[in-house]
Amino acid sequence: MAGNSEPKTAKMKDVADLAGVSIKTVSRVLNNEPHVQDKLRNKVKDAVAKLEYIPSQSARSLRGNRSYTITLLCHAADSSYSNTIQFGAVVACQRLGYQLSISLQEGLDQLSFDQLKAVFEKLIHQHRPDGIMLMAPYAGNKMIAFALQELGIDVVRIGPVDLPTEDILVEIDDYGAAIELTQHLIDLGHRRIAFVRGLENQRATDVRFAGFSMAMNAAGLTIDDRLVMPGSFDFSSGMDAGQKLLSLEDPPSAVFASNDDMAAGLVTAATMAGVPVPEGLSVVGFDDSAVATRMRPELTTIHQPLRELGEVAIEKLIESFQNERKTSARRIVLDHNFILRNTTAPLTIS
Amino acid sequence: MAGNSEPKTAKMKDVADLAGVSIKTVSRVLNNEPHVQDKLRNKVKDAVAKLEYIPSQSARSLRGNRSYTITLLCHAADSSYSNTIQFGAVVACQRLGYQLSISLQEGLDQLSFDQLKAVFEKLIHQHRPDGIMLMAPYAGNKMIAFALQELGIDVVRIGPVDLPTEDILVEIDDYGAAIELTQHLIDLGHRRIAFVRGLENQRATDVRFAGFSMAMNAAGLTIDDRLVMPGSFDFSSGMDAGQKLLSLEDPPSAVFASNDDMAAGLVTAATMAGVPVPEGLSVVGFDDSAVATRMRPELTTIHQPLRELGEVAIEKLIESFQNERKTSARRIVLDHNFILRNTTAPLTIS
DNA sequence: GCGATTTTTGACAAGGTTGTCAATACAGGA
DNA sequence: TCCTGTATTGACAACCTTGTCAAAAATCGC
Repeated sequence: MAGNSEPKTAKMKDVADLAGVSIKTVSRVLNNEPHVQDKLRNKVKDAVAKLEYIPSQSARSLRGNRSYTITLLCHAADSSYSNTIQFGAVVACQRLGYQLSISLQEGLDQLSFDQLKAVFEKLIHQHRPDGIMLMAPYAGNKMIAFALQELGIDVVRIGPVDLPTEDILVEIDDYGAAIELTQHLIDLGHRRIAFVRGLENQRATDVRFAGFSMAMNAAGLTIDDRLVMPGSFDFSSGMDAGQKLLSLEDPPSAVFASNDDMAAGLVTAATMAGVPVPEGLSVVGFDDSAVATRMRPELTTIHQPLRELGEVAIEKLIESFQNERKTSARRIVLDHNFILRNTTAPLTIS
Repeated sequence: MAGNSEPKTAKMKDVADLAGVSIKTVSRVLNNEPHVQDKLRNKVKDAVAKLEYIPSQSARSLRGNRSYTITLLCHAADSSYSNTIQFGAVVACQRLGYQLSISLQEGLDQLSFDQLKAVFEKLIHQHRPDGIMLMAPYAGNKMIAFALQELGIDVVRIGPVDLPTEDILVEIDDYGAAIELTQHLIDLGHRRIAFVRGLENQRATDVRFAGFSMAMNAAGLTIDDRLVMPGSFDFSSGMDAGQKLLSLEDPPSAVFASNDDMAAGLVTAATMAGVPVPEGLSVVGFDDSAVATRMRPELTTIHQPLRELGEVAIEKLIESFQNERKTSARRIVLDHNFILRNTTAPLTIS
């Protein structure tokens, strides 16, 4: 502590003095308010830059009744999917001068509506976030949606969600992507194609299956119910599905797994059963998460711009409570990409 | 918004009125300060409970110059290691009434000391965190340590760190764990054992290698320099190391990879080269991260209590700035476990 | 050119808490 | 009993912004 040269962080008053204006004018410039001449505006901006002035969040928060904080509701599971989205959210928050605060909530699915409301009421009262961001597995939960709506807080959701609330939604075209993947398998000559579903309370599960069905029907192929397996979006459920599918009398030649982790499980199960991938079984996943390029062979899948989804979600959320009018689009769809790797191959007649 | 029954959150003044004391006395009770009669103290506590009073964080933060926020300095990489620690940190923060705020910093390694100081100065000035938590790859960085020390903020670090600062350290016995793993391979009869190092600026790399060396020497074995490979703690560097090791004239029969991701890369490389694991090559990892049980065969490794490391780190950090005296231990070592799975087998004489 | 209107600017208060310091209550010693 | 010293309590300022409102400046209409 000795010999400290007193950098003494600048306050708004210092900026005002340097720019030769009043404190209030500085405040106006910083908050992009109208009613400031360009000349003064520039003077203030220069002074801010020169002094490296940064507003005090606590003072702003106290006076303005806003916290400049967004709470991300997280599930306990450590998934690459969630983490990448969170990464994007942090980046956007930093860029826009907000803080991202993580709230970990387990077992929200088991609570009653009133219990849910109580949980959120406490959370909101304590941290007073300006908004809340939801992703799987909470993004599509209707009770959570309604509870938050009653509490009157701004919400953004990521993923395919179909809710009668006014929340902002950010997603990719899951339906179209599922059609692409299915068509890819069909184009390779596959006819008996299995499908591994995800968690049943998530809309992604239904939408991806709907795309799969659509493509199959369009190609004049029927879906064998015995080839539609349950799953839970994790590695081991993919393994289970794989073992069951491969022990069928008439096993499929290709499998559509609703996400990459399950696809990895499927490939592992096939390899262990002595079925070579892709020669004996083609597999596609969904997400393009880290595992897709770490497994062998590498996985053919749909790339979701997860980081971008997180960024856009935060941007739209902040935009929504900065513009009073709420005119901007409430539903944003980002582009996805079909990624061809090595788990898919033409059907070989055996 | 219509018909709102005005829940009107209670302020400190309301509590004071209800308890029949001054505002300042309420403040004292809430902050566990001395100089309040037990009788009054209880009255205040009752009033707080009755009104469900929760202090305004922004006002506290503004006046008290504390934010009740801890900033976790994160690297961009999406690793299971970091995420699990973060998970524990969030849990502890929630329990203790703090907020965990994520700050994402890339390329901190390339900055000069002054640039680093500027980055942290801005970060601290903006969010005013009460403390900062560091983990790999920043935990062991000396410049970061000194920069933060000069700024006078409390810091907790996770992982093997050897720094001349007064920061709190939370870790496992990396050295001992490395000895255990090595001894396991030696006990299986292996003599030519390779080692894949991690990033060179992280102390874990040196400490784990030191444990390896110690165990090898103690067993009277020499370390072949050509079997010590560089690595960067990621999957592909493990693959690279594996390919190089297996193409040697006299390849090793076992490999100690400094973490699980590299071990997974090694196993993949071996499998692709037609070398069966563990029959043709034994592999051990370090961390027991998610990949350890998703690969085949499953990985023999050291289990680090990552979630607990995160929790304890936060607890100790908060404890440190609540107790002025700073008497509690500054270095905490948690238990690890040796996990025997299927990537290791007795040496077979070929 | 002058009053009316609109735009720009600034003085001041307020937001809810904690630090400072003075005031009060209380205990102990002469 | 009175005085001294300590423990307890409270009044008030301060923290740094933003909202309110009035003053000042600029623009407009005739």
